[in-house]
Amino acid sequence: MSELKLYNSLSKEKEAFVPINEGSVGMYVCGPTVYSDVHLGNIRTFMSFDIIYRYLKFHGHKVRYVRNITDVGHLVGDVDEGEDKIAKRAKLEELEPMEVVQKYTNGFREMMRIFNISDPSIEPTATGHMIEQIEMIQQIIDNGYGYVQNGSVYFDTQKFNDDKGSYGNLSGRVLDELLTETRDLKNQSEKRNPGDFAIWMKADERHLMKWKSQWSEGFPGWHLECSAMSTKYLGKHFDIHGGGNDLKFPHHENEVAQNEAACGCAPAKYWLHANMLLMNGRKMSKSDGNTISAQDLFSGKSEHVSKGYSPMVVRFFMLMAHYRSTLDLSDTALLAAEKGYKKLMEAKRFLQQVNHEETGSISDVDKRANEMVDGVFDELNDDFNTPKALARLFELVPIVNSYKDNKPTFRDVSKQTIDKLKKCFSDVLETIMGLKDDQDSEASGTDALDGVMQLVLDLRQQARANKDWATADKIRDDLAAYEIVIKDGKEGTNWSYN
RNA sequence: GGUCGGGUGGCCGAGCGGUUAGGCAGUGGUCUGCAAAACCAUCUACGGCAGUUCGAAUCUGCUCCCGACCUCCA
Repeated sequence: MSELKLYNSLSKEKEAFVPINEGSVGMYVCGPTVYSDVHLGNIRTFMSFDIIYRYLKFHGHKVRYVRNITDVGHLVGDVDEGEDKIAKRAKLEELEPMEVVQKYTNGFREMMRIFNISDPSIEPTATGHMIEQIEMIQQIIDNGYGYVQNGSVYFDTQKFNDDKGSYGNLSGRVLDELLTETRDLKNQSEKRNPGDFAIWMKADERHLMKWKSQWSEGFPGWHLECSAMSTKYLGKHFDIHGGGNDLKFPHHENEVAQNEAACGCAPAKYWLHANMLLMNGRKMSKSDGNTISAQDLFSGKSEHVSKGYSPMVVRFFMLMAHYRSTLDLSDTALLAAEKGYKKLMEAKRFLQQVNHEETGSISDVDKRANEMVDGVFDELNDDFNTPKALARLFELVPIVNSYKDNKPTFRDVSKQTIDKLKKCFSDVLETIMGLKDDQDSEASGTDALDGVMQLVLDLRQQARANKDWATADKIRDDLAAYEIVIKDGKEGTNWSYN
């Protein structure tokens, strides 16, 4: 099997994945700011890193996965300069800031659960790490890369770049260009250079969330929490840092600078960036309202969709595109994903219950199936190429279905091949891609229903034997009203939920 | 304006120098009481213009569109 390669945003190349410490992997992913409901764009990013997390574990790595909750410190845009995003929301809803944080954190966790996105090993919050952040700021000052102005602390990008020459390496920015581009921001006059950024902000009286520090009563800068928390839980130098593409600059660039300035080394070996989810050809974003909520997607109550889609269909839809590509959400694309998802799940379901007797001989079909299964993992090893892996799986479906249809050629396959297919479908679909079978949950606890359905199907079979098509069709049509689909096959009739 | 990334068949989406991507939709067939499903076959492509090459969707140049970032953002 091929070795795992991943695309490193830092080198802009695919590199072989070699953990810093063999056997254990440290991974940090920038989590959500909990000031409103998560939307599908967030979900796609966390899903992408969930696949990566799952795949690393599948490879036998012990992974410590840290994904933070940002519950303070990000300033809002033009309108409410200097006001904390969470504090703003709190005033709006007349809630205590931490009440807002709790509400949307709960909502976020619930959504992660619905989409079957794994819990991280540690989910630290920014407010819970105020001491670490203040310590890191002091370290940056001590090392000569931070300066205090009127109770606020700024990062000296110019000095940092002169000494290390690395500011902008990750995002491809050039400091000199940034200087001329930077617009007028709050307290711009306090900075030595326009490219400098705040690592501690002095708060005014009406500011709701503030903490005491040696510089002033205030709050930490926008990029500091990730630097402090990744260092605390994963060390100064760890394997993977991930996040959305839109965080590359300034967030990740500044994070790198802060870590180097404080600890003297680059935080992450590999930087991974997930691309944006689009709708109407534009980035889905809660800031500008170009968004559809997950709830509306499930219920179908939105102008953007013709019907509701299950969370697993949405998950599958997202995995049909590579994590580094943009993905355009549309009703027709979701419809296609739904059909594809069902097709794959049906094949998986069949494999799980098939009882194959050993035939002994290894046929051409065996060889082909084996190559194709290996191919699935080759694709995943190639920077987690889920769309290609799924394509390989789809190519295996006709083999599975031919077996199901009792075609002699495919019945000749060996037991090893069937077992390998069985394992491949379950490993890839469930363990790695985290796709649950919608039918498992829908049909659970329905022993009685199974019995009733068997009876109904028996009666319908009798009708059919008597060529009483009217009765047979009535049963089929009436069951359709309950989303139950009847399929007449060679081996008898079976049923499933639509 | 600066930096970067895209434009692939009806739709979504891989590929990134020579090979069928794949899914959905369409078409023809097999099967079926009829359907559905399944199976087999099949039609639509690489924004435009030049160039490099035996050969380009894939490399180069120009050009036209679109997007992201530069400000909180996944």
